[in-house]
Amino acid sequence: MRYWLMKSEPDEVSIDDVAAARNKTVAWFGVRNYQARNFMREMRPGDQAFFYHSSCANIGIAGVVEIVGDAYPDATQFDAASPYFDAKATPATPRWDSVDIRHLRTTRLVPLAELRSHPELEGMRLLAKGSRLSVTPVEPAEWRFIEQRLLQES
DNA sequence: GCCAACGTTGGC
DNA sequence: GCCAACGTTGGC
Repeated sequence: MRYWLMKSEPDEVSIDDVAAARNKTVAWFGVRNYQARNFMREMRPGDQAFFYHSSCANIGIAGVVEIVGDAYPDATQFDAASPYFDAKATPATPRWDSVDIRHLRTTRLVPLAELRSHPELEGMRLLAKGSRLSVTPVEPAEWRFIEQRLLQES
């Protein structure tokens, strides 16, 4: 099983929105970057991800979610009324994928600046200069450090 | 709102 | 296939 970090703008989908889905799952969609899409295609059911709030007042890790299924074509790419519409994508030749997630827990918010302050995390893909990917892999050692050292105090 | 960094497009 | 121009992301 692998670990990931998924960004979301809480104005659109927050960790509370994922939690409110209760036993149900939430579709993660709208990714329009090939590198991020390829990471989504590597995801498998049972993988876990930090749910990260971006482009908002309180930026950082806000919770933990589980991947519940393999990637599948993102329906919004075919919807001309959607901001995520892609004229070059067709159902026969889809370009973009969604993945379903489920809420595991809401944590205290671990700010981006706090992540940056720990030398143990300096290799994190999220923290790389200029990194903008909405989905990035998290190394097991990084995952454990965050889980055990930063999230225990929630 | 600014701007650095990155990805994509398209002319050649 | 190069690369300049443009658009987007996302932290500050």
